[in-house]
Amino acid sequence: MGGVRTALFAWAFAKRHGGTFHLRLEDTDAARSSDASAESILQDLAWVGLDHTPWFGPGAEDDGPFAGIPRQSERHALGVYDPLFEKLIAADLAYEDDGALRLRMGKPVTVEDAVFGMVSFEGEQLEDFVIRKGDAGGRMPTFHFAVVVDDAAMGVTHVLRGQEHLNNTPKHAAIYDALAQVTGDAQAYRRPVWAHMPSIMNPDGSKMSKRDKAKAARAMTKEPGFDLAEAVGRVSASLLGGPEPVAEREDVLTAAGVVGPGGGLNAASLEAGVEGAFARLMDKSEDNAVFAALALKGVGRTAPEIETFDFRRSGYLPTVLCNYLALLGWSPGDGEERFGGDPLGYIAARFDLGRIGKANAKFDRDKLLKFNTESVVEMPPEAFLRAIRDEGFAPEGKSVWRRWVDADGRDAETLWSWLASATQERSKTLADPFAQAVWLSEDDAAVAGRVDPGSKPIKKAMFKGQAHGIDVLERFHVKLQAEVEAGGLADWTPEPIRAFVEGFVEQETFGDDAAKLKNMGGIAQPLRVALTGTTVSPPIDLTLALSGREMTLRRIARCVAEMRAAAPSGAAQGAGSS
RNA sequence: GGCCCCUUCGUCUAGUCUGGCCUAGGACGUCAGGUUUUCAUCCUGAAAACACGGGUUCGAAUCCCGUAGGGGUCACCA
Repeated sequence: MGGVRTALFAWAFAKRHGGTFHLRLEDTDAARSSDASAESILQDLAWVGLDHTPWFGPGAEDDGPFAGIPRQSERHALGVYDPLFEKLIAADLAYEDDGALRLRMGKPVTVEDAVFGMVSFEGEQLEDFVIRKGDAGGRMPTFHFAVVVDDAAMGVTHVLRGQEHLNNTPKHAAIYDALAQVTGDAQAYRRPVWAHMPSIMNPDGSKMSKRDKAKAARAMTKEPGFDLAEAVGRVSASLLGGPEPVAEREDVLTAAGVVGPGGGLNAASLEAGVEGAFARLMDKSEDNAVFAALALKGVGRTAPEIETFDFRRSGYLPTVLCNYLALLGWSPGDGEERFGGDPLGYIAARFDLGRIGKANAKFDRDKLLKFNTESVVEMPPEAFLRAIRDEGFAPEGKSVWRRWVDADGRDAETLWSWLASATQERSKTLADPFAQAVWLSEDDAAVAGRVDPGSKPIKKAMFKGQAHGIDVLERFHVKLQAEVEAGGLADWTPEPIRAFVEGFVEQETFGDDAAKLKNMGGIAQPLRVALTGTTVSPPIDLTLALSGREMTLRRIARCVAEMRAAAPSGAAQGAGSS
């Protein structure tokens, strides 16, 4: 999140001032660098909508995913840095030490920061530091050196970065000054404007990081009722039996250390692998966020959203994320918090270094979720429909939902539009519709199995009040069956369904005094229980329409039968009064 | 521990540079009502902060000093 925010601010600053926003691969540590992680960062930036200006100098590729993005390892291979090292040595500004090259420090340095103002560092605190690694590091420049050289080469005038770099700044300033002296080009090596962003923290004040996923998984293993063997079984089963083909997930599984390279996914080796991964999870020095997320998901928990992709998969809108993130450590100063339909444009029109705050900010998920809810509800219905239909937020994968859509030979577009209109106004995220309509993807037994006749909401819906829900439901079943057999409701769509239900409420009477149902709830709640196994679902006409005629009749009949059999003793007395 | 930085409602913040328009405003959350066939939404209202202690000043959230608390950093990582 911190990285996205920094990128957003840098992008916005460049836009505001007619500058350009560049990307660069800082891969001077070969062991920690991979194209895969670089590509995922690129994907994140593309998703939030931050475009960059390509730079085609030395070390940048002409095409491919990294076109116009210089790569420091490549620039090193091209010999970009070596002459500068030589000049520094010749001027005795740097010296070799154990194969590494160190820059001479010792003088106090004062740097100017656009956020923090003038910051001074004592000379004694500034040790000679490595600017070129030894043989083990491939005689690569260190990050500090490459950053300065490349920023100068790319004409970078403003550097926006995380606060953790504030203490690096005197080093970078010293490199600028030394290079200016040694090349005689004070213009090229003029110190840029630095602006350090405050950090983004967890609610508990710790720094928000990928580690939090492993932390959450570890916390789970320490809960009182946690059973390792059971968890291993469930996680393994979910990995093996998930809706996606195994092959598609093998990269992830291998990365998680669940299976070794080339080791297939048979149940036995998988369980051993999962158990081993759990054991490694307990070692805090390992940071296996991927396995942690898989483990949590496998036992039915949700891993905390930490990285950009987590928020994307959870159904957050990129515009909302940008809007919220911009408020962490910055404010537009005009009292606005919601930046309208084009937050990026809004920020780009107003962003200003002077309005960046100095204090760390805690990441408030509630506020983000509220913002997201507002924006999801306000989406044009077609956009919402497209998003849930095409982007695969369905938690079980899309295959289950495809099966539902294809059932009964109904028109898929109509069903998706019903699902969209049934769920949009009560969705907080783009993943929510699937959670709200999960009963559509389940079989009858699963829905029936969820009903606990002894639970409070079920008792209230089925066995309480003037007319007991179970009786109302049974009558409804009879009437609906008759209607269907008489050729009614051939058009199984929300409008006629609604008319039928309203007619039922209007005409039917219950009990000895032939009382009418007080309101829709008298039939709507029992229907919800029958169809969804819960007392919560979209409006009743849409709930029935989505279910389809057959499913509706089938589940009502099953529910009536099972509830009669399982009626709680305390409530059963009144049930026979009709 | 050394050095660097920070400190306004539970949280994000406006206000601080350019002392008085601040009996400190907004948002999220919380609580209490209301609308709604369920849920969610929505509406109304309430509680809630200038870390502490000294100064300067007619006057300080705003300027100065100190204290406390928090964060960062001290790698041939970035």
